[in-house]
Amino acid sequence: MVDDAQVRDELRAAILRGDFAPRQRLVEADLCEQFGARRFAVRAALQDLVAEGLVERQQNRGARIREISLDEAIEISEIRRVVEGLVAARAAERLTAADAKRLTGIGRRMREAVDGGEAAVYSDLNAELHAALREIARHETANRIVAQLHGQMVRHQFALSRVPGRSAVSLAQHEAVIEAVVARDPDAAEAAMRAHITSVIEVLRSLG
Amino acid sequence: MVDDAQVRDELRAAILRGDFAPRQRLVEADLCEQFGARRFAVRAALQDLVAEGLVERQQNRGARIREISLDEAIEISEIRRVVEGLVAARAAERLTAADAKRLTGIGRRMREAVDGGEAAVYSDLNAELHAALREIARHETANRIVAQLHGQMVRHQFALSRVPGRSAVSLAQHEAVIEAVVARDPDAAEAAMRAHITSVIEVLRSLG
DNA sequence: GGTGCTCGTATTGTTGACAATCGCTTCGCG
DNA sequence: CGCGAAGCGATTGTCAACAATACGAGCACC
Repeated sequence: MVDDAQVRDELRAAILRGDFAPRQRLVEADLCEQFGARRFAVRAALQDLVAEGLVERQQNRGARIREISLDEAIEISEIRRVVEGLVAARAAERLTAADAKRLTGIGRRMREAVDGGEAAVYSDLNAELHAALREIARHETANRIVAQLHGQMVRHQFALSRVPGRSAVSLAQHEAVIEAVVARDPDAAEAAMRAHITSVIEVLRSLG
Repeated sequence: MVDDAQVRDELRAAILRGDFAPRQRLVEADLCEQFGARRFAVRAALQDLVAEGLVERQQNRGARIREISLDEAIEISEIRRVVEGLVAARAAERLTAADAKRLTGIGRRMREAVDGGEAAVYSDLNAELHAALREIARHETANRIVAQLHGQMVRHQFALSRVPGRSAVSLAQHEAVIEAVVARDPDAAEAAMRAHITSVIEVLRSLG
C-alpha cells in the first residue's frame, strides 16, 4: 500500500520535474489513479504541498499548481540572496579539508562544462555546488528555507539557465564563492554569494 | 459552526500565548471540546501548525507542542538576522513621510518606556517596530518567513525580555535602525538591524 | 444573435463509524 | 520480588458514503 509521505514525495517530484503547468488543476480522482493512492492520501499530500508553496487551494474549487510570478521569483531570490549568503559564510567557518577538496572539484568540473559548452551539465553542477555548501554549513533552518524557496523557483531557474552567455558570467561568480569558502573567509564568502545572486536577480528583472 | 481556519487561528494563538508547554501532548478530543470543533477541523488545524513548525506529529502517537531548543533558537535568529536585515534595507528604500513619522513615534515611545522602566510596554513596542518595518518593506515572502520564525521563538523571546538591563542595550540598537531607515539609507539600515540581532544571538548564547 | 436562468454533472468538503496502534496495568512465572 | 507477556482503555489513522458547491450545457426570452 502506498503511504501518505510517498504520495507527497512523488507528487512533489512530479511538480518539480515540470509535469504540470502553472495553474493547472489537480483533480483528486486523477491523482489517485496516477499514484495508485486513496483519495485520503492525495488530500493529505496536497495539503502538505500547499504549505510548501507549490500548490494553492480555493474553497470548493480544488487544488491547482501555484503560479509564481516574475515579481515573486525576484522576492524569493532576494531572500535566497541573504540566506545563502549566511550559508556560504557558515560553510567557510566549518570547512574541513575534505570539504575543500570537494568544492574545488566541483569548481574544476564547472569550468570544464563551460569550456565544453555543456549547459545542462553546468546546471547540474550549479545545483550540486549550492547543495554542497548547505551540507557543509549544516544549518538546518537555512536548509529548509532554501530548499522550499528553490522548489518554488524551478521554472524560473530553468528559464535562467537558457539565457545565452549566462554560464560564463555565473562561472566566475561561483569560482569566487568557492575561493572565499576554501580560504575560510566568511565575510568574503557571504559577499561573493550575495554578488552572485544579485546578478541572478538582475537577469530575472531583465526578463520582465 | 466553527470552520477550519478559525480553529487553526485560535489554536495558533493559544500556542503563541503559551497556553501549552513544550512537548505537551495535544489530544484531538480535548481540542475538539476546547474549541467546540469537529475532529476533522482539529486534525486539519494540527496539520497546518505542523507545517508552521509549532507542532510535531509522530505516527500513531499524535501531536505535541514542538520544543525549540536553544541551539535551534540561535539558528532561527541567524536567519532572522539576515532576513530582517533585508526588510530594514527595503523599508529604507520605500519609506514615505508618513512611515517616517510612524517610526520616530515608536522610537520616542520606546525611550519613554525604558526611562519609565516599563519592560512589558517596551516589549510590545519592540514587536510593533519590527511589524511596522515589515509593513513598510512590503516584502511578502520575507514577511511570511519572519512571521513563521518569530512564532517558533516566542518562548525564547519572552526569556530574552526578562534579561536584566536588556532594554537599555536594545533601545540604542533600535534607535540606530530607525535613524538609518528614516535617513533612507538601506545599507546602514541593514547593518543596524544585523547588529541588533547579532546582540540578541549573543544573549541567547549566554543563556546556554 | 446575445444574455440571463435553470438544471445536471463533476468535483470537492465533511461526517460518523470502524480499524489500527500505543502505553499502561495487571497477571503469571521464575 | 523482578521481569516479561497479555489484555485493556485511550487515542489516532483510515475509510466509504453523503452533502455541498462550482462549472458548463442547454434553454427561454429579449
